[in-house]
Amino acid sequence: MAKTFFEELNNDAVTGVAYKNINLKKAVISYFANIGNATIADLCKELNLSIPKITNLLNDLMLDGMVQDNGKIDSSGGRKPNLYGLIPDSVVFIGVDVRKNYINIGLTDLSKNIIKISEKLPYKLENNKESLESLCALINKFIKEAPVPKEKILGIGINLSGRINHKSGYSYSFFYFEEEPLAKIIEAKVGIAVFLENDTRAMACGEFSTGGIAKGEKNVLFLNLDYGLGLGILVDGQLYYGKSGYSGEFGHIPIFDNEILCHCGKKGCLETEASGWALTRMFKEKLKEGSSSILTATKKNIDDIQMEDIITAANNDDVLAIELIGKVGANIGRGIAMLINLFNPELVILGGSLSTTKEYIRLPIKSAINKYSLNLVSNDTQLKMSDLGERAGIIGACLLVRNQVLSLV
Amino acid sequence: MAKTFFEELNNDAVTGVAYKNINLKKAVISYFANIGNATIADLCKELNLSIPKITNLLNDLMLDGMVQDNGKIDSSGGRKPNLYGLIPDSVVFIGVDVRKNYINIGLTDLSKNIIKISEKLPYKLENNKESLESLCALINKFIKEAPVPKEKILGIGINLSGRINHKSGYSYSFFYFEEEPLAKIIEAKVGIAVFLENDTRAMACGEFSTGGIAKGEKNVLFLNLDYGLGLGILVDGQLYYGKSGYSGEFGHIPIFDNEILCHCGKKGCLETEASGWALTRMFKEKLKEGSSSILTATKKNIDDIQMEDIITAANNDDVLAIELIGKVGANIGRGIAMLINLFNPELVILGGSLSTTKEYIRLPIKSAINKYSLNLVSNDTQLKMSDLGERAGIIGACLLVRNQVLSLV
DNA sequence: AATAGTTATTAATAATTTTTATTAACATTT
DNA sequence: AAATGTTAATAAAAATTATTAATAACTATT
Repeated sequence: MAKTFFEELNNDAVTGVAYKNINLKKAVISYFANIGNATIADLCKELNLSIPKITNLLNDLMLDGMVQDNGKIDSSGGRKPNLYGLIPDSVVFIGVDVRKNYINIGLTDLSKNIIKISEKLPYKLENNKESLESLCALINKFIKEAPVPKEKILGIGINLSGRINHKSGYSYSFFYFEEEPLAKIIEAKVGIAVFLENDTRAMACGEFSTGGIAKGEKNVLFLNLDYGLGLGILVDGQLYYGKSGYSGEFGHIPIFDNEILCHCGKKGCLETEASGWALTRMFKEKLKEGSSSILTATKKNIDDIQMEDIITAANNDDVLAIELIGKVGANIGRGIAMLINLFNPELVILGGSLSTTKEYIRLPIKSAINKYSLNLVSNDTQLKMSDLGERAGIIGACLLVRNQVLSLV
Repeated sequence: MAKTFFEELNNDAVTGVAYKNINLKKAVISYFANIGNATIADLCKELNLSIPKITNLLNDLMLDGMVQDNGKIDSSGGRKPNLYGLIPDSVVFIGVDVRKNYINIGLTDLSKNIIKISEKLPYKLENNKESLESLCALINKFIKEAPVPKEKILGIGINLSGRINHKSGYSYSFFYFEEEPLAKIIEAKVGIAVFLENDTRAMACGEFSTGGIAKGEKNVLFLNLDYGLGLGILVDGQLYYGKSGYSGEFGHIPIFDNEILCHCGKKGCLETEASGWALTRMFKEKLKEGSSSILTATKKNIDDIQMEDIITAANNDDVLAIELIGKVGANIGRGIAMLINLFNPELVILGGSLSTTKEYIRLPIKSAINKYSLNLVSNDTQLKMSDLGERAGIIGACLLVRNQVLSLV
């Protein structure tokens, strides 16, 4: 049986000129995916190929149903060129963002457009087989209800917190019950290729690729400000993994001289005073000390208060919430100042739940950066709030699958 | 006049197939330079080219005088293949390591072999024109005395501390007197292409490329433990620069809650308690408090004591020196633990003057790493002492010039 | 409106590269 | 020692790609 286009793309038995042509096709698709539509001349310049060669490749890709001719565009004089580009809905991808208390599932096309999205589906992430089963059930339900045929869905990207080996598909923090990698196990249950990724990294990827940042040598840090403190590192526009994919353990750098015990078992971690956990702890302490908040009315039991409640309170002008977010923000900012000194990035993006408090968290972070980092270095760095908010995870997951399946760079 | 091979290599007016051939030649040279000698079959596999094509490229490169046939090698049966490789001394490079109180100059061939080296030439690095003039004079003297004709010297790499833009050739911390970039100014005075680089980065590059680490996706941190604290970051085997080349400002991350004023103008920098400066300061304080050391005999005036003296003392079993190096080492180790959490590197190399105290500094660093970093992450990380010692700078400088001139990756 | 000037595409030709076949050089086995 | 098997290098043929020329489609100018 003849192989499909996508099987062919990742068929490493091919050699010689056929192999090179596959790579050229990938390069063309990458160009379209990352930079956008292009004329034959654009592609010639970019890929250093002749016009007939590019024409052939495009004709092939059009036969494959991946590329279309988008008609003529203006030129600065002379015959108008044809603009070619991907057919956005020729294939689609599913992104699953697994959170502590719910999941988000989305379906995007080739061009990162969201076709269908189901947010905040009730779900409890627990490290047992039932939780895994119900995750698969939710995904299967989503697939069944998706407005596209299953064959068009080329892959599913799943974001999990904790330690993930995105290459092997193993998850070590959750669902590590079997010999087989988790990705394969889920794949068997849903019938579509599955790729796992660490949640913060997926968010970083989504944020980066839609952030209107030109492709190229871009060094960006993404901070996932949630209960914990995640860091996604982009070097030259590529996600940085480190040796085994554990890079970015920002929350557990030893920076404080306190006696607060962190989840990781150590003391003095940044997360103990600069995270959603810290915020919740401080808030409860203050209430117990007698401080007042609009939450005292709604929450009878202080220990029931969640980070989300505090965020909501802050966004409703609760003074205590705002004050403590400022305090936590200052600590986070001190951590970010370190990162800036180390990475000299051009952009730092603040994302995650805490970033929904906007200026309440941004300003203390900004001033801590100014205070603690070298001016010469931090002058280069822009500080931006997340564009995508809650959706960064889904979009990142879809994007990473897309890149995997099409083996884009 | 016909262009020389090296002019041709960086001639971007060339297009089409000639352009591609230049790139293929670069790829072949890169292979030889980074991986070593190879047979035609090896190159075919690596570069995905046919045997005749590789044969042509090699013939060309042999005509250019860059490559030689090293004769036959054993095969696993059948006709023996010819082994091709670079002619090491076909061209050479000069590396200049500018230190505070002296300079090192070296001449290496294509294969990182040192042909001539002049270490610890008396020189005072001061930020004035006289100091620049005498630097150029020393370089010119070295060139004149070099055992190779000047035409064979393809470039000079100069390491300076402080902020360097290696692309533009500007130095902002030293010798920033003119509009023109410093590299061009020196180039005019010595008549050979000059490339500037930050000292720590050059050392990192030298250490990495000779460290017997396979080329590829290698993530390595190099620490320059000197008066200050430098950090060289290698991501996938490539030096990481950050947006404007200021990455790795490790010494000035805000980690301590002390009142010691750092050179950078801030307080609480890592360098204030974890560096050669800190060591010297602590040592003097201890002496003034009445502690004894073998240095008390040789140095009448406590304020005359230099870091080098303390290192020597430690290597001669001076108790106070060893004790303080341990203290400084623990602080450095805490900093490195952070780096490991962030970068998940596979290797951390300790270099610079302080690393010459070997186990005296390595052990406290190692135990601080164990104490402060996440085990899961730091398990991946090897801690190694510098291979090259004082010569890392020279070798790195030569290597970086080589890569520039031959535009290798 | 005709003409010159641009730019894109197609067709034809030339150059280049890969494939395939052949020869060469060796090792191991019978 | 001859035969067989393996790998390398070379040569010739086939396929592919780039270059050039020609044509088409358009703009701006006269």
